[in-house]
Amino acid sequence: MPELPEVETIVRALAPRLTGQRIAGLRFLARRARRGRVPELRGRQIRAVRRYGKYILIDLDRGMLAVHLGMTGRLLWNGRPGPYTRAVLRLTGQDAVLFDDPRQFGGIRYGFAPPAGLGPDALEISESEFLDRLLGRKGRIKALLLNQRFLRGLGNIYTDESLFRARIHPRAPVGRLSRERARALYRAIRDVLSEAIAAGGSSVSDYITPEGAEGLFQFDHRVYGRAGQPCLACGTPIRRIVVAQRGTYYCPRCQLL
DNA sequence: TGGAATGTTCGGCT
DNA sequence: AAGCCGAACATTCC
Repeated sequence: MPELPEVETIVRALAPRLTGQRIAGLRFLARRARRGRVPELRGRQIRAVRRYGKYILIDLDRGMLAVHLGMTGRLLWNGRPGPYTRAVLRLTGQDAVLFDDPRQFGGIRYGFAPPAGLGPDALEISESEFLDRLLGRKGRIKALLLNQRFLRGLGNIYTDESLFRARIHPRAPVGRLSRERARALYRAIRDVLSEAIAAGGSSVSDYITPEGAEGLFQFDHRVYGRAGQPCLACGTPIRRIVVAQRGTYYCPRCQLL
């Protein structure tokens, strides 16, 4: 569910509330939610909350928590615990952050560095680095953009939206992209992600902000979830296919192979 | 009822 | 070796 814009929105909401606070306890209500060992955290101070790709990092005075929301995870500020509450981070005082996650694809781990092995952040990478990394890669462009070791932050929605804006077919072989197309893709990724953050993310099924608000970017989707509806650029019905084992939306006329 | 859903990871194959 | 595929994880909603 949450991709870079959703995670960024969550981080922006939580950072001012959590920074400087002390932890009263972190309790797991589902075994699966705890990934790896987590020491006793009572008394630790939260130094910062930041985004790392799709991860939410909570920097402590010693160590850090890395929260991944998987498909259906939510972080809720002072919410009421429910059947899908998998963890509760209590602060001294009465504030708490709930980790709700019906499907339990998400989880929380403790460590001293951000998760290893991920590529540059989709919003921080420079154009030249993006082009360099693309060079020599094989396979289909959509699979590459979804690969977090190549670039961190993009998921299914924003990959489709970026490819549409760059007029690139999701099945296009990376090696056959012209430099011009590759630059258009870089631009499209930046634009889509920035616009989505400004809109507070996309609420298509589960995503809400820590305060329970929905994002608005789903109303600006040009292809994602629009199968059969006319392309906003040319009127051709948007098509749904499967690429990299994910439902993929594109315009068969604007995005030629 | 089967299929699909915003994600990651692992094992096996080419 | 890189990339691809299917499966697994767990649950809800058509």
